[in-house]
Amino acid sequence: MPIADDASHLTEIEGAILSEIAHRQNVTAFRVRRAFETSPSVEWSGSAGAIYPAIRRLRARGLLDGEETGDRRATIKLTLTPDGARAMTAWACDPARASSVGLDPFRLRAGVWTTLTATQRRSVMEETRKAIEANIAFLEAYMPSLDPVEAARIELSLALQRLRLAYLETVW
Amino acid sequence: MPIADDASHLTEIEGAILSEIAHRQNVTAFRVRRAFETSPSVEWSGSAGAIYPAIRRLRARGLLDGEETGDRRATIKLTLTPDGARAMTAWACDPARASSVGLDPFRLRAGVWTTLTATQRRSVMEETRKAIEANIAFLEAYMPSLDPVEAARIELSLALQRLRLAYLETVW
DNA sequence: TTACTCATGTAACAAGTTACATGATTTA
DNA sequence: TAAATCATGTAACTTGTTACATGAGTAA
Repeated sequence: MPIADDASHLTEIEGAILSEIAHRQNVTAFRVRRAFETSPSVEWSGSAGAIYPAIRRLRARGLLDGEETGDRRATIKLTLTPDGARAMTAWACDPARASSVGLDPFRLRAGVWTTLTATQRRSVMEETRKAIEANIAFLEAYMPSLDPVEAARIELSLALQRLRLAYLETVW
Repeated sequence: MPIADDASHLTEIEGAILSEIAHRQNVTAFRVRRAFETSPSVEWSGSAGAIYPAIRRLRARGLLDGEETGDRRATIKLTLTPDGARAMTAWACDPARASSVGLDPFRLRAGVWTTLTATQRRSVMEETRKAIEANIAFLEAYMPSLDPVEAARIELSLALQRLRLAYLETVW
């Protein structure tokens, strides 16, 4: 997947990490983890085994600057370098990637549902509808407290979930 | 990610492979690759390095049965075992996974766009709009020739792309 | 002082990517 | 007969996952 001749190419998680560090200032790797773990719109686990190696790569490439605060837990505050800011903008402004439909677990399964018996199909669609409605309630409760970055993502998550509900009703 | 105490747990690509084999009959691994490579709604590369190991795993778990046709290219026709059919249905009928919003490259970037200058934002949104419209035209041209499984997925892809266009217009 | 949170990280593993290797069959 | 397609697969690499280890600061 890395495009060999584009030195500034970022993976999705690298782009997301840079954008998280860019719009808060002086964050630690731990804060980035927390943000991913708790965000209802960014579905990475926020696992240390992904975040710390990714940040090490970004620092090695000169896209992130780490400032050691002198405390005894070796806290490192991260900021974007000018190169990092450029790389993040290039990542965010790539229309080919922004327009790709991605991997959608609902879409993948909706295809399979057409091959089930009517009983099975009705059952899974009904249970999925309930799960989506619960998720919508969760997202709506999350909304008020948010910065613009997360708010835009949640708005789109909500729109996606409502689209799925509409699909379930038309196919019913 | 694998749930240790659920022996029938399938990854997304394993579920997709089983569903591809289930709704065509007697397909080869190569055919599955081709289907993934050419499908506009299933965004895996269809790389041999993913498909062949996954099929080996599924055969080892008794979910796929491979019948050697006696030809000299060692062609293997794959079919689902009863266990494989059950595992596929369980995978397709998991409401928790079906209702998750997944990883959406547009949604991730739309958050970042709120932090750009107005000029940058207008530019990326305009270019993304064009790319989405081109993709919609491609998906629509693809539609007529399809089986129900792929048709449902493409319908949802189209709905997603139209949703994104609507979002771009409201945020403009 | 006990428990929770903040903070950094590694180890073992899973599963994807590109690129390559090999050979049979079909079609122009 | 040359090129394209069908067919199986491996190798090296990247990057994600869970689970674990370690220790500092804070609040009950």
